[in-house]
Amino acid sequence: MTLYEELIARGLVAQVTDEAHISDMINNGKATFYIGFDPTADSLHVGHFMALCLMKRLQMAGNKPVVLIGGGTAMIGDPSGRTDMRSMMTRETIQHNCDCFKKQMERFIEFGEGKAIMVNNADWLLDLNYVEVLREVGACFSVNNMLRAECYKQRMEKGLSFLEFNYMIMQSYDFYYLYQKYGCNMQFGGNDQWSNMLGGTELIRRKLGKDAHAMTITLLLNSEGKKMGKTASGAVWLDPNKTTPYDFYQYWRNVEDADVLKCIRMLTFLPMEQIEAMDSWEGSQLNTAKEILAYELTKLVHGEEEANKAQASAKALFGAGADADIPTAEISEADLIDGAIDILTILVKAGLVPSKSEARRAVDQGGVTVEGEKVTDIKATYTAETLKNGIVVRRGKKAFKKVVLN
RNA sequence: GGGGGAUUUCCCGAGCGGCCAAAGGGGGCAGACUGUAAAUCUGUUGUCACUGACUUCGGUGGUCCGAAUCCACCAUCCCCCA
Repeated sequence: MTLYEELIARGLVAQVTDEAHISDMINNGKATFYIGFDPTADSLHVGHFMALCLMKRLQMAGNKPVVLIGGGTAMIGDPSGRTDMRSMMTRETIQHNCDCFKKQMERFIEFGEGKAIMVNNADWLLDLNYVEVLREVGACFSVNNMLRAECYKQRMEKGLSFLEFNYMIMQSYDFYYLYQKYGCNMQFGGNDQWSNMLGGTELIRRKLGKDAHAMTITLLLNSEGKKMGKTASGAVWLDPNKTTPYDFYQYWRNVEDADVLKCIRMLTFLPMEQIEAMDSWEGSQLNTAKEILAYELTKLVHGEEEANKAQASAKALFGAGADADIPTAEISEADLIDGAIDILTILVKAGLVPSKSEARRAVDQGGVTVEGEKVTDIKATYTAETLKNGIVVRRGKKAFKKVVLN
């Protein structure tokens, strides 16, 4: 199976400019391709992870990745897929985010001589001269066409600032620049980037009379059509300080039945034969598939050791098993009153609930368990003696901590 | 430049000068049922010293015994005309 066939089989390919040409290029390691990342936060999230995986696959086949950090385009803000304007970020924030991105990416992609390179479009975009750009580049764009682009349509009703309208032009300029400087002949991106990417190939054709290519990756949507990798409290981050490996594991462990196989196909590096074998699984057997998905992804992102820990914790909580690797929360002597501490305070200190009121509710509703015993009294207290060895406090089915007196 | 409208608790969205911590829906959380799934049903959803108190309705002042509700100014957004 060729690389391109595999990408298709995994359901990763959404749109391409020239299928025959592209498959030939990437199968034979002839592509120098770039993917842009907008440094809008200080950590990558699951959406970026898809792109990183794709980069890795292509790099393994001998193609050369160019990671483009959008330090310059972030000054503008991409309107695609948004109904409101992004808040403007300061230069300092953007720079900080760029640095964080780089660190995380180094885990996945090999950088260095003859390997992947990383560039920041702030290096060339920020020094552009307005009038020159208008004459050089602006002349190549038709406003009529731009307004027809899908990415702007949603914004036509809500309002679109001129600033954001220019995002497409900047992104196109990136491609044009990279083509000339690094011989970058292909761009990859999320499917929501399609029109921005075509802007680039079009610009290269007009200015240089050369063909460049674009391919988009299917967005990872769940069965309800919402983007995956989002929870009520925000994105699922790759940074272990923002989303713990255990929470990361649990996110995938809890995906809906309808989405497991799709996720395994698109996000893991398991061989296709193995995935096809799972395709026929159904009912509670899918539970095993979820375990595989969660384990594989946690391993990719946080390493094997963390994956094992997360899996052990999950087993300890939901089935019988050693409780060695339960996430721990520490309580200090200062938190004790008369050598004891009440359950509400414990819940808050352990980070299992955000406030005492919520803690009270959780207990009232019978959702709190200490060492396997349901807590019924909101005034229940625990002595220093008990806490020394640690107690397992659980809120609801999935949130739990081992609380130890430090 | 002129005219009109909006800003409510996580989101959408009701809200009479006192009965508003604020309807309803969504989402979240908890319980039952389950497979750590989905669907369904129930409860809950500002904070705290929790049968009571305190802080919220874009911002700042004001009127009033009393304001999310009235007035003034400021900020932001939207619409129409130019």
